[in-house]
Amino acid sequence: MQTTAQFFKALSEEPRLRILALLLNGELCVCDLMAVLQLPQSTISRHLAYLRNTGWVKGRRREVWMYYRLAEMETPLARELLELLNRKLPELPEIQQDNTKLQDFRRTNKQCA
Amino acid sequence: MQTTAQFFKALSEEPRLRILALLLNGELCVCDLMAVLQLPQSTISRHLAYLRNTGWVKGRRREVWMYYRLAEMETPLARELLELLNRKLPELPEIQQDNTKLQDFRRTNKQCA
DNA sequence: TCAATATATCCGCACAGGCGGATAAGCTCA
DNA sequence: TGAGCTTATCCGCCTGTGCGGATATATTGA
Repeated sequence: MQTTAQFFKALSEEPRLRILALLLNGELCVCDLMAVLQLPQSTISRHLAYLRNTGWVKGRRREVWMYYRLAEMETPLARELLELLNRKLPELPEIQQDNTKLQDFRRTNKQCA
Repeated sequence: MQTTAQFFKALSEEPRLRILALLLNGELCVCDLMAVLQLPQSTISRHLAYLRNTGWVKGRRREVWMYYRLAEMETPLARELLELLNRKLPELPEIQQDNTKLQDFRRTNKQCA
């Protein structure tokens, strides 16, 4: 219950929703997210920490980079919620723009910064 | 997007989740909610105002009482989210307790206070 | 070991919104 | 109209958390 509310709180900020939507495309590193969202690194990392603490994402280090991906959800409600986001978020115009930006970035920059 | 985040924010506080879950049982007045949730009237009304402003519930006056019910959701995402809550919230123990309390209250008190 | 890079955390500041008691407003009936 | 309910809003207080620049940490390669 408390957990359920906490879970929704993670979705209640626009930058976090956009991050989740981007991660629906697969694993990304912090600098990918910076490039697409055009937000300062500290802001991105802070939101990622929030998403990590609430169980939405998992990170793993590979060399210098931290790669983040969506976590395997623990409760049925969480799983269905994620599945819902997976179907619906990509329909939102802002998310579509972010996804386009991501493709562009990926095509031109194989490496960060 | 902004709207979507706002929408989730409404679900990010435990009292509001509990209110929504109770309204899944149908229209209720403020004093029903007070009786079940055991929260001061100002707290209940404040959360109801929040839910009203974010489009989750609608209220109508009948005599002295304000009856609140779930609103008809406007976007497909919102509709599916509500449908998800409808299926999953009643499985949470705290929500089951609230529902039981509601049945008891309804059986013993036909009228408020 | 030192420089460079990527990321996490710290900091101070600002604001939204939680809380619940007190008060105002709306409605009904005698 | 005024008493009695019910509900909404106001108030002061307080915590959580947003922000982004500055700093610390971790990793790699020279």
